[in-house]
Parts: sequence; C-alpha cells; structure tokens
Amino acid sequence: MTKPLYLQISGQLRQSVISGEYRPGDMLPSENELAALYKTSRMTVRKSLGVLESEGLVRPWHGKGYFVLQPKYTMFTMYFGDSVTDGRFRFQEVNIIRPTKNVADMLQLKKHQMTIVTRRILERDGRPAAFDEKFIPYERGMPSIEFELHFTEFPGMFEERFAPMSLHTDMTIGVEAAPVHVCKALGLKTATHLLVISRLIRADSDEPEANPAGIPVGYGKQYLTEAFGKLSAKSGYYLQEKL
Amino acid sequence: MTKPLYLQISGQLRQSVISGEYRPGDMLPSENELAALYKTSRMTVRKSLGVLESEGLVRPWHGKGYFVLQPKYTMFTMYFGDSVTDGRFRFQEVNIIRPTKNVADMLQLKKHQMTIVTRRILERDGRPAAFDEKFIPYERGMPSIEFELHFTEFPGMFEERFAPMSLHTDMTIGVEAAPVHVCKALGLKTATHLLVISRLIRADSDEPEANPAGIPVGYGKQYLTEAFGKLSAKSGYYLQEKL
DNA sequence: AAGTGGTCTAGACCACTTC
DNA sequence: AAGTGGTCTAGACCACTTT
Repeated sequence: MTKPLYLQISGQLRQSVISGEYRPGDMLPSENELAALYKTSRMTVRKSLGVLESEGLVRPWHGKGYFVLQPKYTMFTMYFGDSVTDGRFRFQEVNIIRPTKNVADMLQLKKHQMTIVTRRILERDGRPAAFDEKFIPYERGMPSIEFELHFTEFPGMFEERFAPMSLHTDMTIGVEAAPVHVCKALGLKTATHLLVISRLIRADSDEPEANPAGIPVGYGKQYLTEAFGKLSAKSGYYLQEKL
Repeated sequence: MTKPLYLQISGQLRQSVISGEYRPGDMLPSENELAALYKTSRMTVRKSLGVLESEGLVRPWHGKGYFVLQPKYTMFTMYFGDSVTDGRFRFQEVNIIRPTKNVADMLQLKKHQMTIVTRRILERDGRPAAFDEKFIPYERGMPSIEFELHFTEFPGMFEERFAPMSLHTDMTIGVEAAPVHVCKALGLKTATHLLVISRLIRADSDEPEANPAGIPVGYGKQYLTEAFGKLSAKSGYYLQEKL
C-alpha cells in the first residue's frame, strides 16, 4: 500500500517546482545526486523525472541537466461533443441534398456530388437551445438505411469506415447571423447572432504526401443559443496529469 | 545516427495502431513476446510502450496486457494569448476603479475594495478589431508605477508575485451584447453582439483545503469583432506528440 | 577529464488476472 | 500455476557539455 519510491520522489520534486522553490529556468539536482540522496538506483530516479517531464514541468538537456520549463499559459483544453447530459436531441431532417458552396468547399466535393444532411434541435425543458446540422459526402449507391442508422455522434460514426486513430477534427468558433432555417427551427428573429461551432472531420490518408491534411469525411455546424450556455476551457500545467 | 531501438519499436507499433491493424479494445502482444520478437530486454520494450501510452494510444492493464484506447474525440486543444502577431494594442485607460458586481464576484473582492483596470483596443490596418479589459485586485499602497510597468500579458504578469506553476486559467466563450463603452471604443452600434472571451486567472494557494480552486488574481474580458476572425481548436490523438 | 543525460541489459521480486 | 504488467537494481557504454 505504500507508494512506489519513484512516485514519492516525483511527488517531492513536483511540490518543489509548484511551490516555486525551483523556478522556470532553474536546474534540478542531477540524476546521480538524486540517486545518492534517495539511496536508490539511477533508473528509478529517471523514472521519477520522466513523470515530471510528461507533465510538462521539466525538460532534460543532454549533457547539462533537467530544467524547469515556463508554463504554457496560452494552451487551453476544452471538451465538446455531440452528446449532452442536459436536454435531448430531436431529429428535424435526414436527407440527400445539393450542398451549399461552403459545404462543398469544406468537404472537397466533386461537381454535382450530393451530401447527406441531418438536422437536429437540442431541447432543454421543452425549449430549443441549439441547432445542429451535419453533412457527409454522398457516394452513389449508399443505402439510405445505413446512414439513418449510423448517423449518431460525429467522429464516432466514421469508426467503421476509417481507422479510429486516423480521425481528427478542426473546430472554429465564432459569431454568425443564423440562417433562416435555423432561426425558424429555434423560434428566433431572423438573423439573430448566435455562437457557431463548425467542425471539419478528416481521416489521415494512406498517402500523406498527396493529402497531408487528410480526407474530409464530415462537416458540421452547431448554432448555440444563450439557453445552451457558454463554452469553457482550461489552462494550467496540471491538466495533463488528470487525463 | 540510427534511431534508438525503443523508438523503432514504438514507431512500428504506432503505425499498426493508426492503420487500424490493432483497433480500440484490441490487446497488443505482451512485453515478453515483444522482447523476444525484437531480441531485446523487457525494459527496452517497456520504454517503447511507455511512448505509446504517453501519446494516449494504449493503456496497460496489470495482469492482462496493453490495450488500444478509444481516441478522445471530445477533447480539443486551443491556443489563445494576449499577444498578437497581426495588429497592435493601443492603451485606452489604466485606472483604479470601483468594480462592477460581476468583477467583484469573480475576483472575490472584499467590500469597498477597488480594482486596477486596463483597457486596450486591438487595431488591425488602423481599424479596431477587439477590445480588451483586465482587472486585478487593488491592494492599499500598491505603487501605481508598478502596475503600469508590469501590466503586460495576462498570466505572465503574475509570475513575480506567484509561483509560475501555480497559475491557471479558466476561460469561458460566449456571445454577449457588448456594453456601451466597448461599442463606443470599437465604433459599433450599441448592443452589438460580439464573441466574448472571459478569463479568470487563479493561483493555487498553500492551503488547498481552504481554497481548493485557488485565489483569483486576475480577470479579463475580450470582445472580438468579425475583423478579429474566429477561434480555432483541434482534436486528435497526434496533438500530444507535437508539444 | 569529469559530469551530465540517453540507451540498454539481465536479472530479481511483487501484484494482478486467468485457468 | 502460469502469464501479465509494476517496480527496482547495479551495472555498462554512449553522446553531449563544460572546464
């Protein structure tokens, strides 16, 4: 039940760094010094220092020593997904349509290629809180049953067709005047300005030279009203730890 | 110049996971099997697997084996800081003022405690693109020279007074009707809806029991116009790698 | 030359899971 | 009991930095 030695060491060093005893730019004691201090082997000390390194607190410099890093104040972590604990989605439309220019550009569609669209309304306490639309390229012969069944959460729905680890998402956040069909669905005045989240999902291709950014497989927009609440993000070294 | 063995092993395993040869939930070969396969010691194989683990690709399960994880589709990373490469800030005001209720709440100010405020306008091509205001608690006897000199970037300005590693930021993103002084400064119609980023900076206190969330040391709001552009965030396993 | 971290070995013993 | 990962040792040799 006692904590392993390497965690005790990393814990003490971490405390020294967080408390400011060692400040950014300072050098920690060397591996050999720590090994002597804690009466243990160098490999155990290295394991301790590896913990702090993976947390982003220190970085080793070959031939010199371990140095305390500047915290990455400008890196934020935020969580955003399709599923919500508060409220429920109501399907408004599942269809095959001619894409708008924006959608065609984002998905790099061929000329005259259609897209499958789903539109949903998020309701909270019976009142609309957000509007959600997703587009995926339509390939000839796609059975409509398939996408009706599988059109659930965004990156997850591509897991069968693409290697899960190859999927990644680019998100942009901004304010836009909501288009007519969104305002109607949400019961808002036309051109109400809403918080809009756009997501482009890509799958890394097998030939990264030809397509370094990956192949677009899905595009989605979410229009959030004030009832949805705000987005939140966090910054600070300790975020890594808790994953 | 040849890559260390442990990186060769982790590279091959990573490729197998990304390509989908091993899918989420699958078990990797055991440490002993890999050690035999690559004709090396178990510790070297462990180092390889540690690389994949730190990348969030696999997780070891004591007594069972290493398993491929589901990618964390809902975790996004975004960058946001005070400094901008495009455009420049123009100071509008540095002052000691009575805080609004919102600011007093966020900073947990004592009754009648004042705050120092700075207000800046971000200009691009000579046109206002964003409005920035920051509040920090005013302590009696604070020399005004100090905060005028040091009022630069947000978490960084607290590094002298607090342990750098103890600083962390909570950010919220939403749409608000900009208040009068902001609209005036930006040359907008009153109550224009803007993208608003609020940041609360806290320092971890020495008694985490008394103040688990940390002590508020600064609060800031940024009002972004369309000229500022949108915020962007990314999701995908490979993000970790590149830090 | 001396000190630092980087890689690697060939063991050991322990704790957890499965059969 | 056998297989798995978790911790730890006491070395070795190498590459990099400083003196």
